[in-house]
Amino acid sequence: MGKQTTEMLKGTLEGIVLAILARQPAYGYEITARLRDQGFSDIAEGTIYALLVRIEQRGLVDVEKVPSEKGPPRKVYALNATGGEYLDEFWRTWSFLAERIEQLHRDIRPTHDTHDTDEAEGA
Amino acid sequence: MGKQTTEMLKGTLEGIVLAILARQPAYGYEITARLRDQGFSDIAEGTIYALLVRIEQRGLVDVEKVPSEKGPPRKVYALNATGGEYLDEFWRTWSFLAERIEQLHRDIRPTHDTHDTDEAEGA
DNA sequence: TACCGGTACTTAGCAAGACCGAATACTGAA
DNA sequence: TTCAGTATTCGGTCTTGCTAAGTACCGGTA
Repeated sequence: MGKQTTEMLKGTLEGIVLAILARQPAYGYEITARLRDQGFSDIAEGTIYALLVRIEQRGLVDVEKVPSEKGPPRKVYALNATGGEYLDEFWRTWSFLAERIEQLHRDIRPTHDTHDTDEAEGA
Repeated sequence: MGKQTTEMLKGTLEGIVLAILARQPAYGYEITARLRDQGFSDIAEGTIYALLVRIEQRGLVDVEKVPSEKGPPRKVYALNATGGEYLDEFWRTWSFLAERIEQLHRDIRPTHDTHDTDEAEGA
């Protein structure tokens, strides 16, 4: 994908990750891999880690360090109550935006123009 | 709305405006007013004007200056061929993202966890 | 005349979030 | 010893929306 995806992820990626954590706790590397599996083929790893730091600092998740057999310890993130509320608000915001955008998508064909801005057709 | 809306608009507002222009040419003040009517009650005027400058510089729209009876001349923007293609790509990107997010929304309830990351439950 | 409100656009500086690239750290296999 | 895979961190860049202020043009009113 391209630049449009990058920009669109701003504001939605956070909700996506929170939604994943709502299903079950997970750590950064795992989340990145799962996103790639789901088609987000080019989400940068650094992006996810930065996002996790942010949501931790805002108190939306609880963190536990769990030793790994294959490398450095994992930081396992779990959605807490605050995070749950924040996620609910995310869904409300998303629905609001998605509805309006879908409406625009449907309205591709102009009907016949009956809005009430003045019709100054000079020059 | 709050900060979530602001962040979510990044990447989508451009498509929204292009979609409006796809229906019919319009000028900044008018677009702002129309967005407010449609529920985007707190989109800053400056944001729209800045966005219009950007899409003009990228050659997605054609611009015509039209005198107004009530104030300074209007800059009327019309989607051109390049803009049309760009808008198509926007819809593809949007659909991709929206489908995955809706999927997450549906999957709020954990099924039973059958992903293939290793199950190291040590500590 | 002088002022105000509505119309219409511009600009500078800020904040947030995704990107890239590199570094760090731990493990097991070639 | 080196390399690949696992796992996290960090610094700097770019894009984009917001704030806030300013410019400009018009009509109505005191």
